[in-house]
Amino acid sequence: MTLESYRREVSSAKRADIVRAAADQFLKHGYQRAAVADIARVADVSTATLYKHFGSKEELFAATVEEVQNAVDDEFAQQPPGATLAEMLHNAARTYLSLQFDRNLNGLMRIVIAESGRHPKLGRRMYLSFVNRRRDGATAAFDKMVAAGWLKPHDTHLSATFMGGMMKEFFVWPALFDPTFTIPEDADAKIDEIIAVFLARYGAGHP
Amino acid sequence: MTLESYRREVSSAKRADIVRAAADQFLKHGYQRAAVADIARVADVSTATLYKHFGSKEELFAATVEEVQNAVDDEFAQQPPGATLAEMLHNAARTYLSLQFDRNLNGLMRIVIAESGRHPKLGRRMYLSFVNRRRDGATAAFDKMVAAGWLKPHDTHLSATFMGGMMKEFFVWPALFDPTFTIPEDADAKIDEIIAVFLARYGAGHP
Amino acid sequence: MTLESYRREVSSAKRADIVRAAADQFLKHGYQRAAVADIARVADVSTATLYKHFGSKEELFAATVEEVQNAVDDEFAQQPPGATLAEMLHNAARTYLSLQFDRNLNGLMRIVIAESGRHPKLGRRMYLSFVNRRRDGATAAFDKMVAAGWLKPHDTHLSATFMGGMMKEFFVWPALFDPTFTIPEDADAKIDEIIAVFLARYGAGHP
Amino acid sequence: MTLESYRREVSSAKRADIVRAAADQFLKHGYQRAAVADIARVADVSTATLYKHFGSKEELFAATVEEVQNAVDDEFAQQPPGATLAEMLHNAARTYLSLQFDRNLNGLMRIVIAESGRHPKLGRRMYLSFVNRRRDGATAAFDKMVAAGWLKPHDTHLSATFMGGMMKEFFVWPALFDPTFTIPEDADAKIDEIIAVFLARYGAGHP
DNA sequence: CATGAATGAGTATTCATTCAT
DNA sequence: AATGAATGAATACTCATTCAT
Repeated sequence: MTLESYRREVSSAKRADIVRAAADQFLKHGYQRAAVADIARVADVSTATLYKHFGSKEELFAATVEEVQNAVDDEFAQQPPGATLAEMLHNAARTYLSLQFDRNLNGLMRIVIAESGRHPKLGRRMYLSFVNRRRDGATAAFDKMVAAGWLKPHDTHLSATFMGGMMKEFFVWPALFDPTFTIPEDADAKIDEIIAVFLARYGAGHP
Repeated sequence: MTLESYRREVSSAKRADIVRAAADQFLKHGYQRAAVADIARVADVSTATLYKHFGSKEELFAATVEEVQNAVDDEFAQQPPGATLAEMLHNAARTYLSLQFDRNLNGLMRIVIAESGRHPKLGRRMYLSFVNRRRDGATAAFDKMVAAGWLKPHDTHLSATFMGGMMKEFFVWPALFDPTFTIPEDADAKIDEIIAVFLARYGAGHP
Repeated sequence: MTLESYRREVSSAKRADIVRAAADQFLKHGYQRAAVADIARVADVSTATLYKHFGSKEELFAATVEEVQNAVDDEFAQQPPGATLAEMLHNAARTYLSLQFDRNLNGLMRIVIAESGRHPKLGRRMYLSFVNRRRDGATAAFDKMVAAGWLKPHDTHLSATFMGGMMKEFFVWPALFDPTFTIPEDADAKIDEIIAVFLARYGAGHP
Repeated sequence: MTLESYRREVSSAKRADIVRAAADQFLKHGYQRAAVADIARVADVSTATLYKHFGSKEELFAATVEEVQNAVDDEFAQQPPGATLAEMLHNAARTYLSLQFDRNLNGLMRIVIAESGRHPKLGRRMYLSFVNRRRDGATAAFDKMVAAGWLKPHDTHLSATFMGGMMKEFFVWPALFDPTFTIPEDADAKIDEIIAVFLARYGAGHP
């Protein structure tokens, strides 16, 4: 038992090392040019061991993406609350930005988009996770705000779509085409602009 | 003279064949996995001839993208007019969709996004062409509508950004992650939804 | 331990095979026309394995040259002694010939000369090894002969240069331009001629 | 007649252009890497025209070498005379140097040596022309000096071989292995050294 | 269970030579 | 006679995956 559990522990530690190394290399070089041998070297593991854990490069890639997805989902769920309505919205937007840039979700998206021809399932899953699930989260949040009387009653799914489109237009599209793109200096101003537009239409008039 | 012009004609015909074949293969397999030899074979040309026309795979790719860009720019400029304001907006949105799907701009974007790490200039150029230039076009159109009294005076650049974000959220993002994604059945309904939202905020009240 | 040492042994055996095959092919076809794939085939090894051992064709070439250099240096150091002065000189000259022809140093020089435009470091290193180092060896030997009273006191570096020039003029130059050139029948006579000239000028008069 | 002769003239002018361009490219890039297309371009001629004049790259190369040989032979025959014996010898040595370096004979030799495996005839011819013929010239000159009483009667063929070996040892061997090698600053001193050695053995004692 | 050496199939690019005009 | 576009064969190098130890 003890031996077995020790082995399992070591094994899962190696697995985590591999996934970390894979994320590192995939983000640095893209799927195609990231060499399995390099990933193994960075993870300090032999290629054979890597293949024991993941049957193929594709599988390793899928696992890597999933890992990031889970981490991102967790982080997104733990948003700091805000005192006022505008503050809450601002905080949510900031969390979004931090995920996209600090956790390099923009980079990951670029790779998944690149490979979505060859990995259709992966692409669809990522879309669900990174676009739909978040929109659903926003919809639910907006519903609460409506119930609380902070927002006018309205089609919250539509307004969530709005918000998502606006945020992406400002902060994600440029990053997809330019990997050196970082959070712009006037990000807060832009976020406030977006929120102003949103509140002008859907706000209940309270501050 | 005749000889020279004959040669130029044949040569430019071959060039066009090559670009067509390149677009085909790049869209099918992505930049990395599209083999130069295959492109040459599809174009019914030897690889050496291909390399006479385009010094490298990168150059060929850039030429392919540029070709599509020019075609798209031309087509976008020739939009059908509309009788009413809503019709005009609807037509513009439809033109946008036709470009993205019928000319496979979504696919091209996917490839450029995939390669923008390795081809930063290409990525930036495409962003300017496909995102900024179109937004500027929309901004100018909205300005005219304001001048005509069809829209309220407002920040047209912002509203154009809005429209772009909304359209992409519905019609481009899903396509980036799923190459089989086609124009949805309810596209017109979605477009109308977007326009309704837009007019509710910026319309001058006329039909 | 055993596994590791086993691997090392196998690996170094393959390395040696590759170098042998490379020497063979380079000598047969020259650097440019020797195909890496052919070298691998002759060594009974895949090209990938070859590239594991040597990062590039250039590196393989440098290693091949170095290998021969080391072997030649060793062999040159173990010259048979001679009873008389003339015999000693004759033996030295014969060792020189044996290296140039039996170990195909003439052929190797031809290739390095051919590539010295593209591999300047290799060319310079080989010149130092195959021309300067040997001349220094001869200079030292002559100094001893002077000290022993067998040769007149004189500028031994100059006389060594002499000897080197004479030997090359007879035995190396023809080989550079004609790969089929072998040790001529009258080599001993020519060597004796050279020694006679040398002794007539620098000999102390003893037999 | 006139038309025909005109054509012949133009044709031979083009031939000369091609040979010039070929010499240029071969010296710059070596035989293998000199591209026929580049030679044609430099000569301002189509490749087809080039192939009309020379059936193959090899043929062109042979013609190029021959051309240089002829030019060198001519130049070597027109040596400036000298007042004293030492001066005559010095002048001859200087002519030798000028050919080797200024006309880039060292570079040409390097290429011929490189290709002598594939072009045995060319190699042998060049050896005859550049080594034997010159040695015969020197032998004849030395014979005259003996007849004039300036040199002791001796085996002039042998002494000519001596001189050739010495000169090459100092000025040609380094250049073969290092293309950037130029005439050294102390060339005159080295030449005088060689001549001193020569005269010490073969001089008749007159200044 | 872990290793890392070995592999074979693949890829972009070059170049001497030919041929329709 | 002259052109230059077209070719096919060749070449160095890479990488996901396996297997003997």
